Amino acid sequence: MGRSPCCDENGLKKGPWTAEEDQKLTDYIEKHGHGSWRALPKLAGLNRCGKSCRLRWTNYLRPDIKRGKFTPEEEQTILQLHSVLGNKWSAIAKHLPGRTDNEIKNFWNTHLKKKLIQMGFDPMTHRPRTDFFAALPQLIALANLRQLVEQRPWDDQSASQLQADAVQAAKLEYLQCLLQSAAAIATSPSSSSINTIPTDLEQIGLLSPSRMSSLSSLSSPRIMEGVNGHDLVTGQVPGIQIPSSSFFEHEQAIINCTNQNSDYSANSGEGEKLLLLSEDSLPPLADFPTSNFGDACSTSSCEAVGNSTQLPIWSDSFYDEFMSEFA
DNA sequence: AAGAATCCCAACCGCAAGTTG
DNA sequence: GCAACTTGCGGTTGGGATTCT
Repeated sequence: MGRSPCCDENGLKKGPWTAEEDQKLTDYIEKHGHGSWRALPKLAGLNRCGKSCRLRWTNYLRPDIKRGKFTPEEEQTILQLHSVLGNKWSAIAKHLPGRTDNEIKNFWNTHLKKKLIQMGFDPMTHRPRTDFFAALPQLIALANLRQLVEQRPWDDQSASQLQADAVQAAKLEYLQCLLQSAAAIATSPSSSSINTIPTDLEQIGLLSPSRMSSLSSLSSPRIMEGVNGHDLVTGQVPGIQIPSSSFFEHEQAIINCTNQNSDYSANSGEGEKLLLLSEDSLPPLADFPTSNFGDACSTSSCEAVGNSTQLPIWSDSFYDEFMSEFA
């Protein structure tokens, strides 16, 4: 390992545990309890430091440890709790019987974090990332989400409408970014860069005369306040139908759907609800609709959804149109 | 088939909080 | 009140396993 080992100076063993060591530790703790971890290794006949013994016991040998993959319910719980507690792995682990903080931390770092990032969410805030291109997948998936929720047959007309919605939503997201920048600039008395904003807006076609009327209807007092440097909030834009949603709500919808169509239900007990916090008690994770996982889909839950629901594939021409709007 | 790249997780480290004398 | 010790926590790492080229 990269760091100097804490036990080497005492000639204590470190690294992977052998079956024999595991047996010694388990036997001792089952007979005497762990007592003082510092004293335990000598008493148990182990050439390890107490810290190493404690870690081995709590993360691996404890009889109530649950092994195997995380269930969708557990995944859900972790996401929800993490949005509230942050990286408080031990606190999160208390709500997941049989799971250790180390296991949850690893699962977060190797799966959930990547998943959120790929979906355009900030894994720390659980909110959509504000940089425009990072948010593209979720904007595109907005339409898919609507389709999923409404369970409508997919036809060309609705596809076109949703594509148009997604383009419009993307523009608005970009506009909000610009306005946020403007708000930040406006609060800085030394800056004159705000003059560049109208140019940007014109470039994306949102300040042309024909669009100004729609912009004014879209621009709620909240946004305009933001321009004036007060209380600019990232959120929904009135005037366009963007369903209020969150990562959690979307995940829940997917899991509910999945449970009806797959063998996931076998993993959850009858009426079992691992979530210990009510949804109402939690702050919103995001105010912006989320993706359908799409390419970011890396878990079996996503695969199940993909198998059960035929979602539209965005045509190349859609992307061309979309990108040309900002060229 | 073999080497490279990537994933995954057990285990380590240092720090901070809690406990004890 | 304080220093020494213990425990718990979160971040990080090494290396085996798996996947890709």
